[in-house]
Amino acid sequence: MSTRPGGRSARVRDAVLAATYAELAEHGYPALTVDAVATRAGVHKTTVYRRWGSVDDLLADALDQTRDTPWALPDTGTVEGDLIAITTEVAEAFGHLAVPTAVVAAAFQSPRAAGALRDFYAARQTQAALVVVRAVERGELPADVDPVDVVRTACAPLYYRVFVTREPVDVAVAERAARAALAAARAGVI
Amino acid sequence: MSTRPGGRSARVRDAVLAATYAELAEHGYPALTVDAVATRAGVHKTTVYRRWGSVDDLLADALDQTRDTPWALPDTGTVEGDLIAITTEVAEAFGHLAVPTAVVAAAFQSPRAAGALRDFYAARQTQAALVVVRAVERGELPADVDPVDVVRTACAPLYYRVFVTREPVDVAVAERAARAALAAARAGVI
DNA sequence: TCCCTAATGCAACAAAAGTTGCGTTATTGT
DNA sequence: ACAATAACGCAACTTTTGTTGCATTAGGGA
Repeated sequence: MSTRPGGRSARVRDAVLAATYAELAEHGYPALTVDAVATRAGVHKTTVYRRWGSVDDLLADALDQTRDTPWALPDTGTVEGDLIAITTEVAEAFGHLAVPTAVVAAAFQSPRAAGALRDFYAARQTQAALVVVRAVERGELPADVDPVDVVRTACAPLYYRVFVTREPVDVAVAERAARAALAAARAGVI
Repeated sequence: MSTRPGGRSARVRDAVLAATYAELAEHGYPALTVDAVATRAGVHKTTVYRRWGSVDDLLADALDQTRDTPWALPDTGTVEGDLIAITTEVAEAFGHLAVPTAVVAAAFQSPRAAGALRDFYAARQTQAALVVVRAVERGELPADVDPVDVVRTACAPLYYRVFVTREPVDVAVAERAARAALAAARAGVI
């Protein structure tokens, strides 16, 4: 018997990850401490330190968990509609949650979190690229486009604004970013 | 006599900010401590705590300093050349320095650093947008483009790769990003 | 059901981060 | 030149963060 994943261990993990999200939403990433998460989860801090090691590894685990949850790919009938749906969803995620920013911040501090972030976006990008693949099949876009790069180009300005230049994002920005990526794809430079 | 900016104070500030960059380049942001910076600068840690408060405020001050240093705007004769020059410069900055990532990371933790980051990129974007303004004057691009947004669209994919999806960046990526932004501008969607 | 032990709780400890009071140095206005 | 005082150095202290040894609880196979 090397490991023991059922019963209490699973309950503790769920409680701790839920407490992590809750603390994050209430106080933000800078105030996220192992002690606060442990107390909120009704668990001793040594447990968290032993199983995760730090708040950043904690966030990495939380991200792994959400990565494996299903995600609904839009299917509006046109690439433009699909891409706008994706970028709008991204933009709205930043309006409501402090979670995505926290995960990116954690990735700067912990290799574990950085790996989780990379895996997460690799999975999401591959899924989202399907809307471009479908567009090529419908003849909306040239066959030699790079589907992942179209998605990347569409989403990048939103993240750039939020994380780098600290400019606001809204639906208008999301639509413009999607249309810009589409124009580049149609011009054959992506 | 309220403040005393000359002589020793200025020397201490320069020494501490230089030590901050040096520590950053050697050990990276996660290992950046007030104590290490102070020792390296030949200054006591209380001095740093009293004048700056934290490593993040320290980085903010360092960023303010570099923001005010002049920056050479490319002028190759075409928008495409200018934009590629800009994105390539950005891409190369990530290859050599750990500094830009550290500043972004600091902005997550300190409002002071976030403000400095915003001001820094606002200044740089306004400058860089001049290459687009010149292109409009030359008739290379339609008159109703948003110059800042062209620059933003060109640079965004690089930052997105480095910070969010953790994908590598090179000259090829930089050129593609610049050409994609240009295609969007020519199509009139930016 | 019973035993083995992985996983947790607890308390005491160690280390790092940040603060405070006070004496000393050196800039700046007169 | 010289006094006034902003800024710094130093040491002791407080707080926060992370660790370790040991007792206790509970999962899972026999």
